[in-house]
Parts: sequence; structure tokens; C-alpha cells
Amino acid sequence: MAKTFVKSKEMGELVNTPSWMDKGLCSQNEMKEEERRSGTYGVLGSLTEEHDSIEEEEEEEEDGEKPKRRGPKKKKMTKARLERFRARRVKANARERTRMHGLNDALDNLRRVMPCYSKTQKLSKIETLRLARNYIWALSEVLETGQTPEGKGFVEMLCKGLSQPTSNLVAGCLQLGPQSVLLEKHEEKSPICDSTISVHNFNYQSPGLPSPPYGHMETHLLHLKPQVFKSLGESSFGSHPPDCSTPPYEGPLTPPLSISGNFSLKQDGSPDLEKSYSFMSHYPSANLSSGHVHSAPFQAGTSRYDIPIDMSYDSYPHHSIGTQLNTIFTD
DNA sequence: TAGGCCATCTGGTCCT
DNA sequence: AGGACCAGATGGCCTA
Repeated sequence: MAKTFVKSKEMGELVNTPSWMDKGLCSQNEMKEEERRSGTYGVLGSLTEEHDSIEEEEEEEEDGEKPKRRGPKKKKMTKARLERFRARRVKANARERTRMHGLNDALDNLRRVMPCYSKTQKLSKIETLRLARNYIWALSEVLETGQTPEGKGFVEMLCKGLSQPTSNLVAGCLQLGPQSVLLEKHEEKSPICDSTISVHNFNYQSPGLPSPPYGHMETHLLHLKPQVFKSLGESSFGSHPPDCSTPPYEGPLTPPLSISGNFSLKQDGSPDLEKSYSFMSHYPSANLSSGHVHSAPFQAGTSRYDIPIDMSYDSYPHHSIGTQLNTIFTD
């Protein structure tokens, strides 16, 4: 169990055993437990030369005949200094924790405005960033070319460079019709068991949305100028896929689906992030029992994100999406 | 059990 | 001097 204690490269020169080893502890975790018990969490692990120098200092005080060292004299680490050092370290640890929590909160906020937000299937950090990049890129394409975001190319763009599970998740989310208002408690339920899903008709009419990306994929498009919508017809993203320059991870592209989104709007038309729904809740039990449920055709059954898909869309307000979906699936 | 993901601690560096 | 930021190390948890 005891792992080799490897300090960072700078600390690699130290030959002293770490304090938690001195204490006969098997691991840093045991050390942490010890520190928690003793109220010195984050302190015992901070083996430093300063720490060592305390003992040297005490030795020197006892042994006055020791030859003096050359070079810059190291500051003596008195007990008071050590206490200050420890206090500093504890404060720094707390700040670092806070900082990382802030970073994680920001990532959570980012997840919420992604087209496949789900509390039950959280995207990893790296996948969140990749999807965000793709999302920006895809929406930019919509703005520039005026092409429909309902085409396969759009989903291809979103999934570019994503891992297979994330691609499944995104595709699973986007291939469903625009229904939205789902309370958070629904998100905790299994889609199979959830029979209380309400469908919200999506007819948002413009104006004062804050800067994107807030809301549903179509909500984003409502920011576009009317002439852009005029040209929304058959998707042609697939015909000239934008150059995705630098994904460090080039996962396989997944077959595209149609899109919807996952945000609901408040009465006044502003996005209601609190009610953003989970993709897991997209599947009304009526459809699940009506024989229209299929697995997503992305290595179905091999992913933990595999989800059932209602291909009929009979119950969804946007029949065009359902029609397009059927076309895509029958390709 | 291996691998992915994550939280935390830590020391170094840069900036105010 | 102290804080922010960063990257390396480590161990826990979870899943295939």
C-alpha cells in the first residue's frame, strides 16, 4: 500500500523521509487523517528544508564547535517562524481550494448552457471544454452561412473530437424535439419510470435575450437576423465541414441526428436555467411503451450513456424535426 | 484490476 | 510580503 514518496522535481533532491513516514504512517491519506484529527490538516505534509533546518538550528545551538558554513546564511527557522509558515500554508491551501471551487462553478455554468446539460450525466471537464468549443464553432457557422442547425453537419460539428460516450450523450440530447419544462426533480428519475413529463411548446419570440449562449439551440438561432432564417432550409454543413483545427483528441465522429435543446423559457421569454431539463427526461413513458423506442445507433449497448430514443416524434410540436430525424435514421 | 476523472496539497513563479 | 495562478503528485471513487 505504501507508495513511493515522490516529490516534485525541485524537491527531488531532498533525502529526508517525509514527516508522515516518520510518524509511521503508510500513506499521505493516513497522514491527512492524522492531521485532521490533530487540527493541522495540510501542515504535516509540508516537509520543507525550513522544517529540517529547525532541527539543525537546535543542533547548532547545542554544538557550538560545528564549523561554520559558507555562503548565504539560511534564515533560522524558529518555532515562531515555523508556526507562521504553517499558518501561511494552511491559508494558501484554503485559497487554492476556493479557487478550484470557483473554477468548477464556472465549469458547471458552462455545462448548463451546453446543448446537452444533464445533472445526472455530467460531462467531464475536458469534454465540457471540447463541446463548448464545438458549440461556439457550430453557432458561428450558423451565423456566417445561415445554414440550418438541424442538419447532420451541425451535430457532427458538435461531436467533433468528443469521446464516444459524450458523442452519444450529445446526439441523444439533440435528436429530440423541443420540449422543455421539466422540474429538477424529474431529472433524478429514471426516464423509464418517469411518466410525469410535461411538454412545453416552444414559441419564443425574440427580443431581449441576454448574450448567448442562453437556452435552447433554437433560441440561439433566434438571435439571428431574419434573412438568416429565410435561408434556413436543407442543411449543408455536411457538404463543407469547417476545418476543426486542433482537437488534441480526435475521437470518432458519430452519426448525426437532429437537434433540439435543453432550455426552457420563463413567461417573459427569458431563459429559465433552473428548469433546464435533463436529456434523460425526454422520454415520455407513453412513447416508451408504444414501440417507438430505439437505442441510439452509436455503438448501442456499449456505452454507459446509451439511451433510448423516441423516433416517432408524434407527440412533439416540431414535426419537421421529427421528419428530418426519420430521414437521418433511415439513411 | 486498470484506467479515467476528480479533489486536494504543495512548491514555484509572477504580480501587486 | 502576500495573493493568484500553475503544474506535479497523490489517493479516492467509479466503471468496464
